[in-house]
Amino acid sequence: MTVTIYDVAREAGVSMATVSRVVNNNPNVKPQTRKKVFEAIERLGYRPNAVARGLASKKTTTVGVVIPDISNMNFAEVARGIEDIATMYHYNIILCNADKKKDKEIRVINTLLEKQVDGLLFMGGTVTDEHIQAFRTSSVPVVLCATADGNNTIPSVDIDHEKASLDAVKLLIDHGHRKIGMISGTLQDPALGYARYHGYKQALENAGIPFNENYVRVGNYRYESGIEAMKFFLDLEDRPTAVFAATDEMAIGAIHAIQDAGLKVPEDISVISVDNSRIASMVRPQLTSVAQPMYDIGAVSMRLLTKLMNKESTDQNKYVLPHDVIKRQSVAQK
Amino acid sequence: MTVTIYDVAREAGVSMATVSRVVNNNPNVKPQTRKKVFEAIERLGYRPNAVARGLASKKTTTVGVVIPDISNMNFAEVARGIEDIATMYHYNIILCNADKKKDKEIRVINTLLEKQVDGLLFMGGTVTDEHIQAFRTSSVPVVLCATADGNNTIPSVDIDHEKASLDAVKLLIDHGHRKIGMISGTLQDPALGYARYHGYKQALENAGIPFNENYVRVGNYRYESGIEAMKFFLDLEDRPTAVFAATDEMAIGAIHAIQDAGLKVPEDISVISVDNSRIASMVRPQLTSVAQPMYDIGAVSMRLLTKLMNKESTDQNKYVLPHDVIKRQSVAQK
DNA sequence: CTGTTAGCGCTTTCAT
DNA sequence: ATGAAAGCGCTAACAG
Repeated sequence: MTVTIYDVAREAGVSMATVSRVVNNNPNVKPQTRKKVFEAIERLGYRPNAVARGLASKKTTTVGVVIPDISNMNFAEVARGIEDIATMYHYNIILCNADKKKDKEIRVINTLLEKQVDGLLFMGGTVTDEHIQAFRTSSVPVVLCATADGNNTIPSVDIDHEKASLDAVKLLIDHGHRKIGMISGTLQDPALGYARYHGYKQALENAGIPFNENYVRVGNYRYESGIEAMKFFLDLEDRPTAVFAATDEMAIGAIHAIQDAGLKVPEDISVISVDNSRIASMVRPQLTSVAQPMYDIGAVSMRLLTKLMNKESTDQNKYVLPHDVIKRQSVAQK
Repeated sequence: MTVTIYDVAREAGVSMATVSRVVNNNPNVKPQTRKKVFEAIERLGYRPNAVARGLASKKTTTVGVVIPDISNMNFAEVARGIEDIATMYHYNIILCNADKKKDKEIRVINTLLEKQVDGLLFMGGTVTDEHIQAFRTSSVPVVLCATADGNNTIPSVDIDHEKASLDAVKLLIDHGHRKIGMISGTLQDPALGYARYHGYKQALENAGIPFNENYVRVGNYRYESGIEAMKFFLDLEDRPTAVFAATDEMAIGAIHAIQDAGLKVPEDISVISVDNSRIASMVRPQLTSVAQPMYDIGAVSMRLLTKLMNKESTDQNKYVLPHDVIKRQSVAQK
């Protein structure tokens, strides 16, 4: 039924070792022989069996990528960076979606390891002890991308989430705002939730602005929750003159809530966020937002992984990539 | 270095066959023996080698999914449908991104086949003869999802793209519009481009409305191209009173172009599109759009694939799932 | 219920 | 430049 290397060998009148050499581009084959073999391969429609190859060579030339949420544009962008570099170094990548569930993440990590990937890229989610445990049992290198573990025991590539939101809030402060609301993500989420919240507090503190509990609302990263949170702020007696949202979507929700209340952005209330996703330019006014280098995070982490897989030395264990605030139209002077 | 089934066998004082049985949940093992084996596994930190297993059993319990563009929300949704069903039937799925490039699609299909996946799901893109050729050489079943080949030789699950856009345009006509512009995708794209364009023409024809070349602009599915196209319409002497866009993003671009020109949606110009992506509710006015059951397309195609992999008979070769027009606020009576 | 024994399709020494 | 042969780690008859 299936054509094996042995069939090709017979067809070409050579040994299977020679066929293997041809398939693997080993130079020690007479051009004529090579030609014969290629013809036989063509005639028989031979397709190498990567599973057998992986078993024999103990290498699969594939790296596993666990992506926490396939429908999140940011992660998709990271994945693109990973892929481009992987292709460059002749690795296949297999993407496994973990659907934002921790147990699925663990399961997927193990599946990937069982599949004998040559390396593992863990994207996004929170890194718990259970994760660390799973990584420890791995005999192949692991790189965290767009996330990091608390103790930095595992190589990682990420941005400084706290600094990113600090910079966002600082821009508001620099525009004269002192009553600044925050629409946060869940504080249980270390990167997007807690770090951004903490950056917000830090920025206030740096400017000597007292923290006001009423100025913080927790959302779920989505548009609707941005609307809800903003409505709350709007109803406040002493409402904020500027709002910082942890994601673009929530920021857009906030903008619409403001507009629905008959107020204007940024004239009445300024809005800023972190993400700089494509939708940031798809609102009126266009959204000022902190850009994170998602593609680069993917690219750098894949490059790091190739070094690790090659047992090359790496200059660092933890890479922090710079972010950038993209000024558009949603922030104005107080 | 690595722990094998043989090590476990020795540790537990049984044969490797028994260990294999335990690992594979074969009932023919005395509970006591099973326990011994599990303990040995635990002690040694044994992890089954899926590659060796795949070679021996000629099954990998994984299906390959080629996704044309990982940053496209629609496909992400299809993937979710695929995954949920795959999990249900105990298949792992590995996602390979083809980056909207045909040659990469072909390459990825071959890689997946070399990796001995038990089945293949091809999502999205155009199906050319070259694809068909690659599928023919496959010894495992293939299902097309969210696309179909011209001759329906390959099992597929899709919606009726032409009918979807026909229904959208019909809604406009039913609201009294007769001057209807279309912002199309590239006409080279059979599903999203040509089919939607054709549906538009068909709807006009059904209503006895003459086709006007000036009322069709080709965009690239993106927001900016929606703006461009709409600006063109706005400059027309006899401009359309309604616009049908092939994607939500272009529709939103159109809405903003209309608003920037000092006109109102839907009072002055109605807008409708196909996609019903999350951003459809993230504009003012909210966008009326035709919903496609992306999740279901994924789920149904995966289910179909499981049947095919099991050599079960299937009632159909081509499944066409129903779409639904979601009425929001961007369409008004002429 | 358990063990023995062939392979699965390929890579990789080691000879020649 | 080529071939022979020994595995890679596991499953799947087949025996018992």
